[in-house]
Amino acid sequence: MGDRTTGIGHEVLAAVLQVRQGTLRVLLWQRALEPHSGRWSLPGGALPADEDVETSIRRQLAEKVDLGQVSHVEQLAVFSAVDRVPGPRVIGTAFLCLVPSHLDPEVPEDTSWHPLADLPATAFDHRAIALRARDRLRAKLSYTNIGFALAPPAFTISALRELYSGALGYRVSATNLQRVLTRRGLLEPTGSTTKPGPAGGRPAAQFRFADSRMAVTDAFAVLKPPADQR
Amino acid sequence: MGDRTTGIGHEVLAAVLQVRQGTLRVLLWQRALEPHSGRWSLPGGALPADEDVETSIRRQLAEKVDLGQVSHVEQLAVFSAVDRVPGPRVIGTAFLCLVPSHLDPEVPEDTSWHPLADLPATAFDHRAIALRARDRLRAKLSYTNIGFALAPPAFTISALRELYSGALGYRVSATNLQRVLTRRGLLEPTGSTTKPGPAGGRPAAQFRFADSRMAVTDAFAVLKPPADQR
DNA sequence: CCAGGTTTTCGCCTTAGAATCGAAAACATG
DNA sequence: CATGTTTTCGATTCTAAGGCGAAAACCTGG
Repeated sequence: MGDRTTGIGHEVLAAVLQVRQGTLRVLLWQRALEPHSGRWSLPGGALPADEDVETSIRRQLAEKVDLGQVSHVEQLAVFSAVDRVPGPRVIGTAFLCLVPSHLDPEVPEDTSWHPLADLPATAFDHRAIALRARDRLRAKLSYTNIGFALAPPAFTISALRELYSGALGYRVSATNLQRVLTRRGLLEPTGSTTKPGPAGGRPAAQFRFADSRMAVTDAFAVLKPPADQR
Repeated sequence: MGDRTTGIGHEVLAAVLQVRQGTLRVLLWQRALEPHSGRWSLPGGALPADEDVETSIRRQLAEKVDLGQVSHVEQLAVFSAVDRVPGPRVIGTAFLCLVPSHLDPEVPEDTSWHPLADLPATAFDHRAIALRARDRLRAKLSYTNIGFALAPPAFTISALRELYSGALGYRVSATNLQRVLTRRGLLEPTGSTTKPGPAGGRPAAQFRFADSRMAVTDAFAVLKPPADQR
């Protein structure tokens, strides 16, 4: 503690996820330089001396990849295998970042969105990081309102259903989704409705998330405190 | 990435939790040197160049604090505020570690177990780390079998109930606890029973956890895939 | 204006899992 | 053997989610 620590580098990495065209995707850029030239990697970079990891990843995302509209950022895990990158040792702190589905942020030439179900050849341990981010998102979708970070400010139940289906990787019922979220008090109607598409159909009511802060809906899903202590 | 990263120190810290005398406690040692002399802090130390963070925290725990019997170790979070420790900057990776309740490991003179509900003056950001560890444990008790790491190899339902009550901070029903864990297939009877105490009573059956690997019992508690896709 | 098609919405019923309660079982002691 | 104590088990209630189908609200084409 008081001892001098060793000279290990530190970087921050972002797994930026978004549901695009019905599938969950991650933003990757293609490396131009060795090592691992041509492979795909997560955005991020070295941690400056005057920033904590969260400040740093937010700044680097906003600057480099032109994402002012990241709706959620949370720490994922530390990746610290000694040989995770060639050359001098670098420890990486990875983040899960989310972008609402209605945005199409401008990204540099050498970046693109890749489906998490079918990742290309990735550099270093970035594949494992991206998959870990996906798993975290999927788990949290069920017991938090993290869905707000994937959705536009207002949306129909059908649209929300597609988002959840895309992120989770399986069909979810619109009926049940609405009932579950409503019961939790997370969903509230905006009052307005959308016009039906060219094929007709009943106009859909618009909803929004009641509170756009991340909230754990049921911290203790199973062993709840007794009724009189709640 | 290829760039030289800055010379930031890195340490690993352990929040070692155990249920003792019915309450959840954390192992702290009292600092003898400045800064923060006299205050209580978490065990840990600098990360060597040739170890990943998990290997390092395991070794340091086993060596320094004489805990060969830590039953569970998992990454908690990175604490990276620039001024989290005085002097040269140090980033800390914190771990949640658990010790089964039947063990009383030998610990150095200047360490002792403190209830998380009533922590003494702590050094640096160690109080926040310890509380975060507590919260993580509590959340996981409800949707994983992490309880195995708090319990002896064999135990009665009453003993397990006390463990859960101590860790969660509220009374849980022995009946319900048994049924929930049994339904999940986590609990199996050993066959043997304990002798009643001096006050008499029916002898209690002994149980063990069916599988002592950490398992998430219901990853998606709420929005499950449809029955035919499970 | 009406028939047929499409999408959304709502209500009802079923299922799953957990909380609560109380009685019975199995021991001790005096 | 009566009484007290602790554990165990079953029955019932409660809460929340899943599944299904009908009704509502719009479209288009004849």
